[in-house]
Amino acid sequence: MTDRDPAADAPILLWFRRDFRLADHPMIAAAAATGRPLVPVFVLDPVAEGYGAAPKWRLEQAIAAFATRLAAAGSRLILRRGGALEVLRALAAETGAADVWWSRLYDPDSVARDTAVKSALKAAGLGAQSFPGHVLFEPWTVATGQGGFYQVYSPFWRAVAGREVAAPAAAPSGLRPPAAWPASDRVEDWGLGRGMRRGAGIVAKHARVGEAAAQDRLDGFLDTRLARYKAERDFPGLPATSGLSENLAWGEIAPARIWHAALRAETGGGKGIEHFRKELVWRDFAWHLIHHTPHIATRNWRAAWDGFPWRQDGPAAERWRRGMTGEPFVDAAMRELYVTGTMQNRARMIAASYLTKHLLTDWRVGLRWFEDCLIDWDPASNAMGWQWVAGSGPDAAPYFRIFNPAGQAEKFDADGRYRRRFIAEGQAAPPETALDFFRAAPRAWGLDPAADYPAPTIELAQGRTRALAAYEALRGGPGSA
DNA sequence: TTTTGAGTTGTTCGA
DNA sequence: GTCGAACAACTCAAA
Repeated sequence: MTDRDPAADAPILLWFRRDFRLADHPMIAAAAATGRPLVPVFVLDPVAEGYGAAPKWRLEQAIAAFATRLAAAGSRLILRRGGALEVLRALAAETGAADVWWSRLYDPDSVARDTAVKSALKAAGLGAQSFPGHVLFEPWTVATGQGGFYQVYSPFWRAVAGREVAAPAAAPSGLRPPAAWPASDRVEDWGLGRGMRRGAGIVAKHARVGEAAAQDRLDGFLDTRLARYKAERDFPGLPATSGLSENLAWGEIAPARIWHAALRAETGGGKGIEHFRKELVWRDFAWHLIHHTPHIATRNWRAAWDGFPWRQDGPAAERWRRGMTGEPFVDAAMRELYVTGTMQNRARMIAASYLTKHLLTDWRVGLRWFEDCLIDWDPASNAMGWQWVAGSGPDAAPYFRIFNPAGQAEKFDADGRYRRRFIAEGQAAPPETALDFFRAAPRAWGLDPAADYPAPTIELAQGRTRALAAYEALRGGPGSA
């Protein structure tokens, strides 16, 4: 397997990062096939330490569930904290491991780390090997006719829609343990949930953690909702989506498994039945983009936008974060985010459009908040989504596409079900989800469910006009504003 | 190299 | 109420 002759019976370190599953895992399948002892390890390194509050909390759940899963397979998950390279080298020395294997990630932080780790391990005489599995299609295997990368989704989809995806591999029945287990930290001692001042117990009610839960979600979705997915996915009040983003983000289910299961379920389905798979491929597209243009995570993807007069963080953005803009659809979305750690897809667009267009706020302000709140946080999708809404990104919405939250509410939440679910004010008997927001909100926010619902931050037509004027000025070129 | 068709998710206005 | 046009070109990807 390695490019040098490995010690035939030396352990392999399996370095897990965002791939907490045993099934459909190319690295694990290859490792199990060697017959060698395997030492699964997670390193709480600076990249993971830099996650937002909700992702860190969710990471703790993923680690705990995966450790249990490994234990059932006769193995363990060794936990260590520190620089990835230092930890891996130390563990190799302790266990006599000759190789370190991992699944590839493609975001700039991970790539920088993994590149350095790989070359240093090799220089130290260890084998270092990375595997696919995080995405359906390795980013460099999807190319335009000219050999470039895709910057528009539809041609990307057409390029991959008919491809063969390697069939999922079953989880190995067991993982061979090493002669002696190295010491491990306890995940509770890491305090990964400490940043969740909103009350982890509230978000926990909505999380579905681990491989088995992910599979249940997939089964339930295919049984009852796939057929209606295209029609109903736009209505945030309906349970129309799969909810799998949370599990995909942490690798608790393989995209290849979803792809194959959906493909099977599409047989005999009507027009638009492939729409779910199309959405799954959006996730691949985001990783494709972040691989080819890493600056998507931090800078305007189109440099022409560098002159746009974004407003920076301030009181208006703070109201947005707190779900107190006075715009019910936006506030419902922001409260859903805070209480559940996720947000329905259309709600994400509306909340993001409101921040970047009506409030003219830098998309990075929103990106950071989502990064702090989403238990399905994914660096690639988050960056692509924000830049798409702002207009600065690939295949972006045209500047004049400004969502009207009131109009959207009429269209997609006509009965007000979604707004009532998350906005307590004005309801005689608000649902738990709406009250949970007030239980979760920091005392410092000074919120009271009995208080009047806030007045709008900005009149919608005025916000729209102001945004159009700003975009018009940008189009006129730098200096013309 | 040039041409051609197309491009996730919207809103408003006037007929 | 419903419908089509305008909004603005521009870039991308393939032929």
